[in-house]
Amino acid sequence: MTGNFEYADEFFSFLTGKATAALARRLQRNLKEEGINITSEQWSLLYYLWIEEGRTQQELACLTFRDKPSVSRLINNLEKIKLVMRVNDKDDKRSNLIFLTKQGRQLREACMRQAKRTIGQALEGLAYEEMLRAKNTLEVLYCNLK
Amino acid sequence: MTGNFEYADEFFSFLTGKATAALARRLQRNLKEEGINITSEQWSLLYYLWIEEGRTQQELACLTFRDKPSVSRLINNLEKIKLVMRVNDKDDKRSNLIFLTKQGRQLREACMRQAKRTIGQALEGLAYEEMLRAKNTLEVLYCNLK
DNA sequence: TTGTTTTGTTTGCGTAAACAACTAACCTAA
DNA sequence: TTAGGTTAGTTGTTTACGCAAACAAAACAA
Repeated sequence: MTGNFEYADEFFSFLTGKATAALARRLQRNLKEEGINITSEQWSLLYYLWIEEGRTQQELACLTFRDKPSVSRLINNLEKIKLVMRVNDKDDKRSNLIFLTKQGRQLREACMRQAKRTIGQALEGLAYEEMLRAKNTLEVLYCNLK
Repeated sequence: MTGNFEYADEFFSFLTGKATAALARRLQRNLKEEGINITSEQWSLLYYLWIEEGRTQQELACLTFRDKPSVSRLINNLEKIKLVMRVNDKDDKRSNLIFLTKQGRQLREACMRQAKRTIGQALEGLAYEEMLRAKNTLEVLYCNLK
């Protein structure tokens, strides 16, 4: 009973998140090939800013499933490399609105291209439906635990 | 073309690894409830030592999909809390064989119990087959990228 | 044997994560 | 209008990751 752990294999597979990690690494590598040195985490934040700027850190935290400290520090680093900037909200002085710099905006095209390329590499030989199924399963798993 | 990014949703879902992260957090929390303060990463290393001791760091790295420095440091921390110990291999002085301490061995039961519990919580409402499918899809994704 | 490559591990550096504790600004209700 | 709670963000601490470089011990080859 205690020794035999029936789901071990599957559990481990999900727990290690090796697929996720590999995907993130590949994205980062692909970006680097284009001369863009940002992390996959930074990419995920920029992604939502490319859709719409002027979001609060809180909003970005929700969108990317990170906690506030993580977002705060990600933005520190993105500010350091001059891709985004904080603008204090006049209406609510507690919050910062995050805007892209010109450089940040210019990165969009190339980053999207590399994201698509990464997807292409990741999903080779996988039916779209199969991927959707997996995504939904993971969604359930997440909802069970959050 | 560049603006519309058809797979964005799924890409994001895989990229963030939110399911994985939630699973790891829950495992850690469940362990903590039992008074066991180890990280999910430490758990994953111990898991393979509970199956068989005396493995090299290299072996552990392969099994857990980590790089060698990561394993080296995980073991540093596990040594610090006295759950494992390094024993220099007499036959090949380059390698360390990793053994559990008595305390490390004693943790097994409780940790397994909590791992099972965590799985139960994660997979609620999911058919076994559904989970297997997802696992296999992730496997393909991983193989495409590694 | 010596010289070269491979292998197992460690160190350094930068990034990111969680959790807890904190400040500042806002909101509400007595 | 002030006390109490909420919300947005930051800071501190510990853990972990990847990559690159270093190192020593083995294995191999001339």
